[in-house]
Amino acid sequence: MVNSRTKLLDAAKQLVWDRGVEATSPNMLLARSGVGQGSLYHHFGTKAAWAGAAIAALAADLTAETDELFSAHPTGADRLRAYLSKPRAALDGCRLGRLAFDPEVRSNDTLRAPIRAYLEHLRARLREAVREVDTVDDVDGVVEAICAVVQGGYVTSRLSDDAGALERACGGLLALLDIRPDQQET
Amino acid sequence: MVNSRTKLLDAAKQLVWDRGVEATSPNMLLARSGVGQGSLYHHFGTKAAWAGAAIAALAADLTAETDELFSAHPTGADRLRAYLSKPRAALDGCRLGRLAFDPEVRSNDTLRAPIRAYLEHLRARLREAVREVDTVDDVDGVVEAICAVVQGGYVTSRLSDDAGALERACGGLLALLDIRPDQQET
DNA sequence: GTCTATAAGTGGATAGAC
DNA sequence: GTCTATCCACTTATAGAC
Repeated sequence: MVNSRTKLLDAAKQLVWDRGVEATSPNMLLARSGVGQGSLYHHFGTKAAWAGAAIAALAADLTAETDELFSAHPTGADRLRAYLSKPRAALDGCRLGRLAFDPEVRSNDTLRAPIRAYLEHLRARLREAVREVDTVDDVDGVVEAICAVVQGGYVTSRLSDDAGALERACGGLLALLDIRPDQQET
Repeated sequence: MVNSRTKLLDAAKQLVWDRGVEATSPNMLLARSGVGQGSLYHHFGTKAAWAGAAIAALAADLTAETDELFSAHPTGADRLRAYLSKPRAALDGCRLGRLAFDPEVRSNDTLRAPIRAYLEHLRARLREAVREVDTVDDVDGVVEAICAVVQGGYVTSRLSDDAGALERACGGLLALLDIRPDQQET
């Protein structure tokens, strides 16, 4: 059996992904984790404590997944293709990006820090890869466009209830980068 | 003097842009509008009523602004350049896009409808413009990428507290489209 | 560590006077 | 149309027993 702290953290990660911080209440966390109220306030003294732990854990997961994906491919073009073709749960939103407009995240630097750090890490990895693609002049612009297309794809998919929107956006960007979606570079 | 209904609607638009629906309370609306509680519940019977009116008004504003911008330019390339170079309050977020992950918007089709309609309208205008650009094969993909870069630029700007992120992302996409940021097409 | 009980404050709304 | 008073559920804890 898993301990209460682990159950709480797992439930908090799911809820923060699903609803954000502002819209998640301690009661929801108790219900989803199956843990008693006493245990919650024993392990995490405040809402910010468990929300912060959940965000930090989500950021660690995403960072690991990103590094794994980049390591699995040798060249910059391969890495960009892999990053932009990777299957994503478009309607669920990005675990971290969905928090951009959460008032409770916005007003608490401790909650925001892991998100900023992940985004910086992603930009750095993308920058290395984009630099290898000769056809690109505006490296920083293209890096930023890649981040934005993914984040924005989640947004437009959700708004139009169409998981395909994110895929099409990524495909469109790949085409503009002149990296074929499903084919190895020479 | 403006009437109470107008004051309420203006305040609701600001609050919905600023905080979303879930995180905005009737009390905040009273405080910002300067109107009494009785008037609020006279003009709008429920929270969904004023939130819906605010969203519909924001959507109407955005649609008008978009049409105005497109009308001001003759060719597809001009229109895309104008759309992607337009000054935006990156840190404030898109008035409608910021609602994509608001639980209260998500669970209420009446609130979502004007947002979906605006996005569809925007896609249609972009599609006309992109079709005029010969170098683009994947029209739908590029249309989707343009929507996503703008929406995602708002997200990454907010997350990194850097208004420049949105601008750089739009600039990067313009470069990939091979439309110069500040120069007329022949 | 976990439980139940309690509580101050807010959210969203209704009632009824003016 | 606008006001004040009131209401019940929920949020975010704290208290203290086990």
